[in-house]
Amino acid sequence: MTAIARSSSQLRCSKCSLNKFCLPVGLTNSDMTQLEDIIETSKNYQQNEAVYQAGDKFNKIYAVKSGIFSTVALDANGNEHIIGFHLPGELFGLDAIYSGRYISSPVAVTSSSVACSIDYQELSKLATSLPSLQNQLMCLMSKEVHFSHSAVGETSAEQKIAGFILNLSMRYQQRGYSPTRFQLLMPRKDIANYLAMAPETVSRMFKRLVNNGLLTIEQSEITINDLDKLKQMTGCDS
Amino acid sequence: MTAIARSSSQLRCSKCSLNKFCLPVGLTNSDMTQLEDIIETSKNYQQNEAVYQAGDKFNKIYAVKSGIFSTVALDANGNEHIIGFHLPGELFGLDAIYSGRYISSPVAVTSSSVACSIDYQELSKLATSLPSLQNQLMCLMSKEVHFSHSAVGETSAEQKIAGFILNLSMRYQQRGYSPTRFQLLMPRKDIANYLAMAPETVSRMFKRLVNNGLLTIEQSEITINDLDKLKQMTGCDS
DNA sequence: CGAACAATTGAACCGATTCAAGATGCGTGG
DNA sequence: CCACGCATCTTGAATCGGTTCAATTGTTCG
Repeated sequence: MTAIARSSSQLRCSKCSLNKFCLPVGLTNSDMTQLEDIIETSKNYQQNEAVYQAGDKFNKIYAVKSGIFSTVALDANGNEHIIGFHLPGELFGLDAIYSGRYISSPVAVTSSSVACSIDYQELSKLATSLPSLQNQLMCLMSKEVHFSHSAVGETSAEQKIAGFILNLSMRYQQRGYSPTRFQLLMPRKDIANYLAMAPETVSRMFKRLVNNGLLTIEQSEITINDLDKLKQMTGCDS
Repeated sequence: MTAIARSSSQLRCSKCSLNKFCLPVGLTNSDMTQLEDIIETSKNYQQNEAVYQAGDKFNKIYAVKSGIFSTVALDANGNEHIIGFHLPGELFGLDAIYSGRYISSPVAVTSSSVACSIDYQELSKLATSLPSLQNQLMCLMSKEVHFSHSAVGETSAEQKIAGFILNLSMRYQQRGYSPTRFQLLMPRKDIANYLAMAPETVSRMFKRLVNNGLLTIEQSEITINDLDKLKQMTGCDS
Protein backbone atom coordinates (compact mmCIF):
# COMPACT_ATOMS: atom_id res chain seq x y z
CA MET A 1 0.00 0.00 0.00
CA THR A 2 1.40 3.35 -1.01
CA ALA A 3 0.79 6.33 1.16
CA ILE A 4 0.53 8.59 -1.83
CA ALA A 5 -2.75 9.38 -3.48
CA ARG A 6 -2.44 10.69 -7.01
CA SER A 7 -5.34 12.80 -8.18
CA SER A 8 -5.74 14.37 -11.61
CA SER A 9 -2.92 16.86 -11.46
CA GLN A 10 -1.41 16.63 -8.05
CA LEU A 11 0.44 14.34 -5.73
CA ARG A 12 -0.68 14.44 -2.17
CA CYS A 13 1.23 12.99 0.70
CA SER A 14 -0.84 11.15 3.25
CA LYS A 15 1.46 12.14 6.06
CA CYS A 16 1.26 15.87 5.79
CA SER A 17 -1.22 16.90 3.11
CA LEU A 18 1.52 18.52 1.09
CA ASN A 19 0.19 19.15 -2.38
CA LYS A 20 1.24 20.96 -5.49
CA PHE A 21 0.91 24.40 -3.96
CA CYS A 22 2.97 23.37 -1.03
CA LEU A 23 5.73 21.08 -2.13
CA PRO A 24 5.82 18.13 -4.43
CA VAL A 25 4.76 19.06 -7.94
CA GLY A 26 6.88 17.71 -10.71
CA LEU A 27 8.05 14.92 -8.47
CA THR A 28 7.74 11.34 -9.66
CA ASN A 29 6.25 8.72 -7.41
CA SER A 30 9.73 7.51 -6.66
CA ASP A 31 10.86 11.02 -5.75
CA MET A 32 7.80 11.39 -3.60
CA THR A 33 8.57 8.23 -1.71
CA GLN A 34 12.03 9.55 -0.92
CA LEU A 35 10.53 12.79 0.34
CA GLU A 36 8.00 10.92 2.37
CA ASP A 37 10.73 8.93 4.05
CA ILE A 38 12.19 12.00 5.70
CA ILE A 39 8.84 13.37 6.88
CA GLU A 40 8.51 12.65 10.55
CA THR A 41 5.35 11.48 12.27
CA SER A 42 2.85 14.19 13.03
CA LYS A 43 1.99 15.54 16.44
CA ASN A 44 -1.24 16.82 17.90
CA TYR A 45 -1.22 20.25 19.57
CA GLN A 46 -3.67 21.65 22.08
CA GLN A 47 -5.00 25.17 21.85
CA ASN A 48 -2.23 27.71 22.59
CA GLU A 49 0.41 24.99 22.69
CA ALA A 50 3.67 26.05 21.04
CA VAL A 51 5.48 23.91 18.47
CA TYR A 52 8.81 25.52 19.32
CA GLN A 53 10.00 28.76 20.85
CA ALA A 54 11.45 31.77 19.08
CA GLY A 55 15.20 31.62 19.65
CA ASP A 56 15.39 27.82 19.54
CA LYS A 57 18.01 26.36 17.25
CA PHE A 58 16.66 25.72 13.79
CA ASN A 59 16.66 22.18 12.49
CA LYS A 60 13.21 21.37 11.19
CA ILE A 61 10.51 22.89 9.07
CA TYR A 62 6.89 22.03 9.71
CA ALA A 63 3.79 21.30 7.66
CA VAL A 64 0.28 21.88 8.97
CA LYS A 65 -1.93 18.81 8.65
CA SER A 66 -5.05 20.21 10.24
CA GLY A 67 -6.15 23.18 12.31
CA ILE A 68 -4.49 26.57 12.27
CA PHE A 69 -1.20 27.78 13.68
CA SER A 70 -0.17 31.37 14.26
CA THR A 71 3.45 32.43 14.49
CA VAL A 72 4.12 34.89 17.28
CA ALA A 73 7.20 37.05 17.68
CA LEU A 74 8.13 38.95 20.82
CA ASP A 75 9.66 42.38 20.34
CA ALA A 76 12.22 44.07 22.61
CA ASN A 77 9.47 45.81 24.56
CA GLY A 78 7.84 42.50 25.36
CA ASN A 79 4.92 42.98 23.00
CA GLU A 80 3.68 40.00 21.04
CA HIS A 81 3.25 40.35 17.29
CA ILE A 82 1.51 37.79 15.16
CA ILE A 83 3.57 37.33 12.01
CA GLY A 84 1.28 34.98 10.16
CA PHE A 85 -1.38 32.31 10.17
CA HIS A 86 -0.73 28.86 8.74
CA LEU A 87 -3.50 26.79 7.19
CA PRO A 88 -3.58 23.05 6.50
CA GLY A 89 -1.04 22.10 3.85
CA GLU A 90 1.17 25.11 4.50
CA LEU A 91 4.68 25.20 5.92
CA PHE A 92 6.28 27.23 8.67
CA GLY A 93 9.80 27.61 9.99
CA LEU A 94 11.34 28.55 6.65
CA ASP A 95 12.24 32.02 7.84
CA ALA A 96 14.72 30.49 10.28
CA ILE A 97 17.09 29.15 7.62
CA TYR A 98 18.84 32.48 7.37
CA SER A 99 19.76 33.01 10.99
CA GLY A 100 19.85 29.38 12.12
CA ARG A 101 17.38 30.15 14.89
CA TYR A 102 13.60 30.34 14.85
CA ILE A 103 12.47 33.95 14.96
CA SER A 104 8.90 33.31 16.03
CA SER A 105 6.91 30.79 18.05
CA PRO A 106 4.13 28.91 16.27
CA VAL A 107 1.17 28.18 18.51
CA ALA A 108 -1.98 26.19 17.77
CA VAL A 109 -4.96 28.51 17.31
CA THR A 110 -7.49 25.70 17.43
CA SER A 111 -7.35 22.71 19.71
CA SER A 112 -6.23 19.46 18.12
CA SER A 113 -4.14 21.16 15.46
CA VAL A 114 -1.76 18.73 13.83
CA ALA A 115 1.62 19.33 12.25
CA CYS A 116 4.48 17.15 11.09
CA SER A 117 8.14 18.04 10.88
CA ILE A 118 10.84 17.61 8.27
CA ASP A 119 14.52 17.71 9.08
CA TYR A 120 15.94 20.56 7.06
CA GLN A 121 19.38 19.00 6.65
CA GLU A 122 17.86 15.89 5.14
CA LEU A 123 15.47 17.88 2.99
CA SER A 124 18.32 20.00 1.75
CA LYS A 125 20.40 16.92 0.99
CA LEU A 126 17.51 15.33 -0.86
CA ALA A 127 16.96 18.52 -2.87
CA THR A 128 20.50 18.22 -4.19
CA SER A 129 19.65 14.94 -5.84
CA LEU A 130 16.16 16.00 -6.90
CA PRO A 131 16.35 19.22 -8.94
CA SER A 132 12.57 19.50 -9.06
CA LEU A 133 12.45 19.46 -5.27
CA GLN A 134 15.10 22.14 -5.11
CA ASN A 135 13.02 24.21 -7.48
CA GLN A 136 9.92 23.64 -5.37
CA LEU A 137 11.68 24.88 -2.28
CA MET A 138 12.83 28.00 -4.09
CA CYS A 139 9.29 28.56 -5.35
CA LEU A 140 7.93 28.26 -1.85
CA MET A 141 10.33 30.78 -0.45
CA SER A 142 9.70 33.08 -3.37
CA LYS A 143 5.98 32.80 -2.72
CA GLU A 144 6.43 33.94 0.85
CA VAL A 145 8.34 36.98 -0.33
CA HIS A 146 5.76 37.56 -3.04
CA PHE A 147 2.85 37.67 -0.63
CA SER A 148 4.61 39.66 2.03
CA HIS A 149 5.03 42.27 -0.71
CA SER A 150 1.49 42.11 -2.00
CA ALA A 151 0.10 43.35 1.31
CA VAL A 152 2.06 46.57 0.90
CA GLY A 153 -0.21 49.36 -0.22
CA GLU A 154 -3.13 48.29 1.92
CA THR A 155 -3.26 51.46 3.94
CA SER A 156 -6.75 51.89 5.35
CA ALA A 157 -8.26 49.53 7.91
CA GLU A 158 -10.96 48.57 5.40
CA GLN A 159 -8.37 47.59 2.80
CA LYS A 160 -6.41 45.57 5.31
CA ILE A 161 -9.46 43.57 6.35
CA ALA A 162 -10.53 43.03 2.73
CA GLY A 163 -7.01 41.92 1.87
CA PHE A 164 -6.88 39.59 4.84
CA ILE A 165 -10.14 37.86 3.90
CA LEU A 166 -9.09 37.59 0.26
CA ASN A 167 -5.73 36.16 1.21
CA LEU A 168 -7.39 33.43 3.27
CA SER A 169 -9.92 32.83 0.49
CA MET A 170 -7.20 32.30 -2.08
CA ARG A 171 -5.18 30.02 0.17
CA TYR A 172 -8.18 27.86 0.99
CA GLN A 173 -9.00 27.63 -2.72
CA GLN A 174 -5.46 26.56 -3.54
CA ARG A 175 -5.86 23.68 -1.13
CA GLY A 176 -9.16 22.58 -2.59
CA TYR A 177 -11.51 24.17 -0.08
CA SER A 178 -14.24 26.67 -0.86
CA PRO A 179 -12.84 30.15 -1.52
CA THR A 180 -16.11 31.81 -0.52
CA ARG A 181 -17.09 29.99 2.63
CA PHE A 182 -14.73 29.06 5.45
CA GLN A 183 -14.21 29.24 9.19
CA LEU A 184 -12.55 32.29 10.66
CA LEU A 185 -11.17 30.44 13.64
CA MET A 186 -8.71 32.96 15.03
CA PRO A 187 -10.02 35.47 17.59
CA ARG A 188 -10.58 39.09 16.61
CA LYS A 189 -7.72 40.27 18.76
CA ASP A 190 -5.32 37.98 16.86
CA ILE A 191 -6.54 39.34 13.53
CA ALA A 192 -6.15 42.84 14.94
CA ASN A 193 -2.65 42.10 16.18
CA TYR A 194 -1.66 40.60 12.83
CA LEU A 195 -2.97 43.59 10.89
CA ALA A 196 -1.59 46.09 13.41
CA MET A 197 -4.88 47.63 14.39
CA ALA A 198 -7.28 47.72 17.36
CA PRO A 199 -9.71 44.81 17.84
CA GLU A 200 -12.54 47.33 17.90
CA THR A 201 -11.59 48.48 14.42
CA VAL A 202 -11.63 44.90 13.17
CA SER A 203 -15.19 44.59 14.45
CA ARG A 204 -16.25 47.82 12.83
CA MET A 205 -14.73 46.94 9.47
CA PHE A 206 -16.31 43.49 9.44
CA LYS A 207 -19.62 45.13 10.22
CA ARG A 208 -19.16 47.59 7.38
CA LEU A 209 -18.43 44.82 4.89
CA VAL A 210 -21.46 42.87 6.13
CA ASN A 211 -23.67 45.97 5.88
CA ASN A 212 -22.47 46.55 2.31
CA GLY A 213 -23.48 43.00 1.48
CA LEU A 214 -19.96 41.82 0.65
CA LEU A 215 -19.80 39.34 3.51
CA THR A 216 -22.04 37.25 5.69
CA ILE A 217 -20.80 36.19 9.08
CA GLU A 218 -22.50 33.64 11.33
CA GLN A 219 -20.56 32.55 14.36
CA SER A 220 -17.09 31.80 13.10
CA GLU A 221 -18.21 30.97 9.56
CA ILE A 222 -17.64 33.61 6.93
CA THR A 223 -19.25 33.74 3.49
CA ILE A 224 -17.97 35.99 0.74
CA ASN A 225 -20.91 37.25 -1.33
CA ASP A 226 -19.06 39.53 -3.72
CA LEU A 227 -15.52 38.38 -4.38
CA ASP A 228 -14.95 40.85 -7.22
CA LYS A 229 -15.94 43.90 -5.23
CA LEU A 230 -13.76 42.70 -2.39
CA LYS A 231 -10.79 42.38 -4.74
CA GLN A 232 -11.48 45.83 -6.07
CA MET A 233 -11.28 47.27 -2.58
CA THR A 234 -7.82 45.97 -1.89
CA GLY A 235 -6.30 47.52 -4.97
CA CYS A 236 -4.30 44.37 -5.41
CA ASP A 237 -4.37 42.50 -8.67
CA SER A 238 -3.63 39.11 -7.10
CA MET B 1 44.40 36.32 -13.86
CA THR B 2 41.52 35.40 -11.64
CA ALA B 3 38.66 37.81 -11.20
CA ILE B 4 38.12 36.70 -7.63
CA ALA B 5 39.66 38.53 -4.73
CA ARG B 6 39.83 36.51 -1.54
CA SER B 7 39.99 38.57 1.61
CA SER B 8 40.27 37.28 5.15
CA SER B 9 36.93 35.59 5.44
CA GLN B 10 35.04 36.27 2.29
CA LEU B 11 35.10 35.67 -1.41
CA ARG B 12 34.14 38.61 -3.52
CA CYS B 13 33.31 38.47 -7.17
CA SER B 14 34.76 41.26 -9.23
CA LYS B 15 31.84 41.20 -11.63
CA CYS B 16 29.03 41.90 -9.24
CA SER B 17 30.41 42.57 -5.76
CA LEU B 18 28.64 39.50 -4.41
CA ASN B 19 30.08 38.73 -1.03
CA LYS B 20 29.36 36.46 1.86
CA PHE B 21 26.19 38.24 2.84
CA CYS B 22 24.90 38.04 -0.67
CA LEU B 23 25.92 34.78 -2.21
CA PRO B 24 29.12 32.87 -2.24
CA VAL B 25 30.18 31.86 1.21
CA GLY B 26 31.40 28.33 1.64
CA LEU B 27 32.23 28.13 -2.02
CA THR B 28 35.67 27.02 -3.11
CA ASN B 29 37.59 29.00 -5.67
CA SER B 30 36.65 26.43 -8.25
CA ASP B 31 32.97 26.71 -7.33
CA MET B 32 33.26 30.46 -7.49
CA THR B 33 34.71 30.33 -10.96
CA GLN B 34 31.75 28.27 -12.11
CA LEU B 35 29.36 30.78 -10.59
CA GLU B 36 31.22 33.63 -12.15
CA ASP B 37 30.92 32.05 -15.56
CA ILE B 38 27.16 32.40 -15.55
CA ILE B 39 27.15 35.99 -14.34
CA GLU B 40 26.46 38.23 -17.29
CA THR B 41 28.19 41.54 -17.96
CA SER B 42 26.85 44.47 -16.03
CA LYS B 43 24.83 47.34 -17.41
CA ASN B 44 24.72 51.01 -16.50
CA TYR B 45 21.32 52.55 -15.76
CA GLN B 46 20.34 56.21 -15.86
CA GLN B 47 18.20 57.78 -13.18
CA ASN B 48 14.62 56.44 -13.34
CA GLU B 49 15.56 53.88 -15.97
CA ALA B 50 13.86 50.51 -15.44
CA VAL B 51 15.77 47.22 -15.47
CA TYR B 52 12.63 45.31 -16.48
CA GLN B 53 8.90 45.80 -16.22
CA ALA B 54 6.50 44.18 -13.79
CA GLY B 55 4.69 41.47 -15.73
CA ASP B 56 7.70 40.55 -17.87
CA LYS B 57 8.55 36.89 -18.05
CA PHE B 58 11.02 35.90 -15.35
CA ASN B 59 14.37 34.51 -16.42
CA LYS B 60 17.08 36.41 -14.60
CA ILE B 61 17.91 37.65 -11.17
CA TYR B 62 20.00 40.77 -10.72
CA ALA B 63 22.77 41.96 -8.45
CA VAL B 64 23.40 45.63 -7.72
CA LYS B 65 26.98 46.68 -8.39
CA SER B 66 26.67 50.34 -7.54
CA GLY B 67 24.00 52.93 -6.92
CA ILE B 68 20.54 52.19 -5.61
CA PHE B 69 17.52 50.56 -7.23
CA SER B 70 13.96 50.73 -6.01
CA THR B 71 11.37 48.13 -6.97
CA VAL B 72 8.02 49.61 -7.87
CA ALA B 73 4.72 47.75 -8.13
CA LEU B 74 1.57 49.14 -9.71
CA ASP B 75 -1.69 48.23 -7.99
CA ALA B 76 -5.07 47.75 -9.67
CA ASN B 77 -5.99 51.38 -9.06
CA GLY B 78 -2.90 52.56 -10.88
CA ASN B 79 -1.06 53.66 -7.76
CA GLU B 80 2.65 53.01 -7.54
CA HIS B 81 4.01 51.30 -4.45
CA ILE B 82 7.68 51.03 -3.67
CA ILE B 83 8.33 47.51 -2.43
CA GLY B 84 11.97 47.87 -1.54
CA PHE B 85 15.32 49.55 -2.02
CA HIS B 86 18.35 47.59 -3.18
CA LEU B 87 21.86 48.55 -2.17
CA PRO B 88 25.17 47.55 -3.75
CA GLY B 89 25.79 43.82 -3.35
CA GLU B 90 22.11 42.96 -2.96
CA LEU B 91 19.92 40.97 -5.32
CA PHE B 92 16.49 41.61 -6.76
CA GLY B 93 14.08 39.61 -8.88
CA LEU B 94 13.93 36.66 -6.50
CA ASP B 95 10.26 37.23 -5.74
CA ALA B 96 9.42 36.33 -9.35
CA ILE B 97 10.45 32.67 -9.07
CA TYR B 98 7.07 31.73 -7.69
CA SER B 99 4.83 33.15 -10.40
CA GLY B 100 7.29 33.05 -13.31
CA ARG B 101 6.73 36.75 -13.92
CA TYR B 102 8.30 39.79 -12.33
CA ILE B 103 5.87 41.42 -9.93
CA SER B 104 7.60 44.78 -9.71
CA SER B 105 9.75 47.07 -11.83
CA PRO B 106 13.20 47.95 -10.52
CA VAL B 107 14.27 51.48 -11.41
CA ALA B 108 17.58 53.22 -10.79
CA VAL B 109 17.25 55.78 -8.00
CA THR B 110 20.61 57.36 -8.69
CA SER B 111 22.08 58.00 -12.11
CA SER B 112 24.78 55.61 -13.22
CA SER B 113 23.48 52.73 -11.13
CA VAL B 114 25.00 49.46 -12.25
CA ALA B 115 23.58 45.95 -12.07
CA CYS B 116 24.47 42.59 -13.55
CA SER B 117 22.18 39.69 -14.33
CA ILE B 118 22.31 35.96 -13.70
CA ASP B 119 20.23 33.48 -15.65
CA TYR B 120 18.08 31.71 -13.11
CA GLN B 121 17.92 28.43 -15.01
CA GLU B 122 21.68 28.22 -15.10
CA LEU B 123 22.01 29.29 -11.50
CA SER B 124 19.48 26.68 -10.49
CA LYS B 125 21.28 24.01 -12.47
CA LEU B 126 24.60 24.98 -10.94
CA ALA B 127 23.09 24.87 -7.47
CA THR B 128 22.20 21.22 -8.02
CA SER B 129 25.85 20.35 -8.38
CA LEU B 130 27.03 22.73 -5.68
CA PRO B 131 25.17 22.01 -2.43
CA SER B 132 26.73 25.01 -0.72
CA LEU B 133 25.36 27.26 -3.45
CA GLN B 134 21.93 25.73 -3.04
CA ASN B 135 22.15 26.42 0.65
CA GLN B 136 23.19 29.99 -0.03
CA LEU B 137 20.19 30.57 -2.23
CA MET B 138 17.87 29.17 0.40
CA CYS B 139 19.51 31.41 3.00
CA LEU B 140 19.02 34.43 0.80
CA MET B 141 15.36 33.74 0.28
CA SER B 142 14.92 33.02 3.97
CA LYS B 143 16.58 36.32 4.76
CA GLU B 144 14.07 38.18 2.60
CA VAL B 145 11.23 36.50 4.45
CA HIS B 146 12.95 37.18 7.75
CA PHE B 147 13.22 40.90 7.15
CA SER B 148 9.80 41.31 5.65
CA HIS B 149 8.58 39.98 8.99
CA SER B 150 10.82 42.07 11.18
CA ALA B 151 9.16 45.31 10.06
CA VAL B 152 5.85 44.07 11.46
CA GLY B 153 5.09 45.78 14.73
CA GLU B 154 6.43 49.12 13.69
CA THR B 155 3.17 50.96 14.05
CA SER B 156 3.86 54.66 14.63
CA ALA B 157 5.45 56.91 12.05
CA GLU B 158 8.41 57.48 14.36
CA GLN B 159 9.04 53.73 14.69
CA LYS B 160 8.81 53.23 10.96
CA ILE B 161 11.39 55.89 10.26
CA ALA B 162 13.70 54.62 12.99
CA GLY B 163 13.34 51.10 11.62
CA PHE B 164 14.01 52.26 8.09
CA ILE B 165 17.23 54.03 9.06
CA LEU B 166 18.37 51.07 11.16
CA ASN B 167 17.64 48.65 8.35
CA LEU B 168 19.80 50.65 5.95
CA SER B 169 22.48 51.00 8.60
CA MET B 170 22.67 47.26 9.12
CA ARG B 171 22.73 46.51 5.43
CA TYR B 172 25.50 49.00 4.77
CA GLN B 173 27.47 47.51 7.64
CA GLN B 174 27.06 43.99 6.27
CA ARG B 175 28.62 45.17 3.02
CA GLY B 176 31.55 46.79 4.75
CA TYR B 177 30.36 50.40 4.74
CA SER B 178 29.91 52.61 7.78
CA PRO B 179 26.74 51.75 9.70
CA THR B 180 26.50 55.23 11.18
CA ARG B 181 27.19 57.47 8.22
CA PHE B 182 25.76 57.02 4.74
CA GLN B 183 23.97 58.75 1.92
CA LEU B 184 20.18 58.80 1.93
CA LEU B 185 19.90 59.05 -1.81
CA MET B 186 16.22 58.32 -2.33
CA PRO B 187 13.82 61.28 -2.28
CA ARG B 188 11.51 61.82 0.70
CA LYS B 189 8.45 60.95 -1.30
CA ASP B 190 9.94 57.54 -2.15
CA ILE B 191 10.70 56.86 1.50
CA ALA B 192 7.16 57.98 2.33
CA ASN B 193 5.71 55.72 -0.35
CA TYR B 194 7.76 52.77 0.84
CA LEU B 195 6.69 53.26 4.46
CA ALA B 196 3.09 54.01 3.52
CA MET B 197 2.97 57.49 4.97
CA ALA B 198 2.81 61.10 3.80
CA PRO B 199 6.05 62.83 2.71
CA GLU B 200 5.28 65.59 5.19
CA THR B 201 5.28 63.05 8.01
CA VAL B 202 8.67 61.76 6.90
CA SER B 203 10.03 65.30 7.16
CA ARG B 204 8.52 65.80 10.59
CA MET B 205 9.85 62.50 11.94
CA PHE B 206 13.35 63.14 10.62
CA LYS B 207 13.21 66.54 12.27
CA ARG B 208 12.12 65.00 15.53
CA LEU B 209 15.00 62.51 15.49
CA VAL B 210 17.45 65.30 14.67
CA ASN B 211 16.05 67.49 17.47
CA ASN B 212 16.42 64.61 19.90
CA GLY B 213 20.06 64.32 18.90
CA LEU B 214 19.74 60.79 17.49
CA LEU B 215 20.56 61.85 13.94
CA THR B 216 22.42 64.50 12.06
CA ILE B 217 21.38 65.24 8.49
CA GLU B 218 23.33 67.44 6.10
CA GLN B 219 22.16 67.40 2.52
CA SER B 220 21.67 63.73 1.66
CA GLU B 221 24.22 62.52 4.21
CA ILE B 222 22.86 61.02 7.37
CA THR B 223 24.81 60.38 10.57
CA ILE B 224 23.49 58.19 13.35
CA ASN B 225 24.59 59.61 16.69
CA ASP B 226 22.86 57.18 19.01
CA LEU B 227 22.43 53.76 17.46
CA ASP B 228 21.29 52.14 20.72
CA LYS B 229 18.51 54.61 21.38
CA LEU B 230 17.40 54.25 17.78
CA LYS B 231 17.21 50.47 18.16
CA GLN B 232 15.28 50.90 21.36
CA MET B 233 12.69 52.98 19.55
CA THR B 234 11.88 50.35 16.98
CA GLY B 235 11.16 47.65 19.52
CA CYS B 236 12.96 45.22 17.25
CA ASP B 237 15.75 43.09 18.59
CA SER B 238 17.53 42.75 15.25
C1' DC C 1 -27.67 28.55 35.01
C1' DG C 2 -24.10 31.56 35.93
C1' DA C 3 -19.30 32.96 35.39
C1' DA C 4 -15.62 34.27 32.41
C1' DC C 5 -14.18 35.66 28.26
C1' DA C 6 -14.91 37.54 23.51
C1' DA C 7 -17.08 40.69 20.55
C1' DT C 8 -19.61 44.82 19.72
C1' DT C 9 -21.00 49.58 20.21
C1' DG C 10 -20.57 54.49 21.52
C1' DA C 11 -17.99 58.86 22.53
C1' DA C 12 -13.76 61.44 23.36
C1' DC C 13 -9.18 61.77 22.03
C1' DC C 14 -4.90 61.64 19.39
C1' DG C 15 -1.85 61.00 15.53
C1' DA C 16 -1.27 61.16 10.75
C1' DT C 17 -3.03 63.10 6.50
C1' DT C 18 -4.36 66.74 3.73
C1' DC C 19 -4.15 71.14 1.89
C1' DA C 20 -1.84 75.41 1.49
C1' DA C 21 2.09 78.20 1.90
C1' DG C 22 6.92 79.14 2.37
C1' DA C 23 11.91 77.72 2.32
C1' DT C 24 15.70 75.35 0.45
C1' DG C 25 18.43 73.23 -2.95
C1' DC C 26 19.82 72.47 -7.72
C1' DG C 27 20.54 72.82 -12.64
C1' DT C 28 20.41 75.99 -16.50
C1' DG C 29 21.52 79.83 -18.97
C1' DG C 30 22.72 84.49 -19.08
C1' DC D 1 29.61 83.52 -11.02
C1' DC D 2 25.18 84.98 -10.09
C1' DA D 3 20.17 84.99 -11.23
C1' DC D 4 16.37 82.58 -12.37
C1' DG D 5 13.05 78.75 -12.29
C1' DC D 6 11.72 74.32 -11.07
C1' DA D 7 11.51 70.66 -7.99
C1' DT D 8 12.01 68.99 -3.48
C1' DC D 9 11.64 69.64 1.21
C1' DT D 10 9.81 71.84 5.22
C1' DT D 11 6.37 74.05 8.12
C1' DG D 12 1.73 75.27 9.77
C1' DA D 13 -3.39 74.65 10.51
C1' DA D 14 -7.62 72.07 9.74
C1' DT D 15 -9.58 67.65 9.04
C1' DC D 16 -10.24 62.73 9.19
C1' DG D 17 -9.51 57.95 10.55
C1' DG D 18 -8.25 54.92 14.02
C1' DT D 19 -7.35 54.31 18.86
C1' DT D 20 -8.58 54.40 23.49
C1' DC D 21 -11.55 53.93 27.22
C1' DA D 22 -15.92 52.53 29.05
C1' DA D 23 -20.10 50.13 28.89
C1' DT D 24 -23.05 46.56 26.83
C1' DT D 25 -24.14 42.51 24.47
C1' DG D 26 -23.04 37.91 23.03
C1' DT D 27 -20.86 33.38 23.42
C1' DT D 28 -18.73 29.44 25.48
C1' DC D 29 -18.08 26.17 29.00
C1' DG D 30 -17.89 24.29 33.63
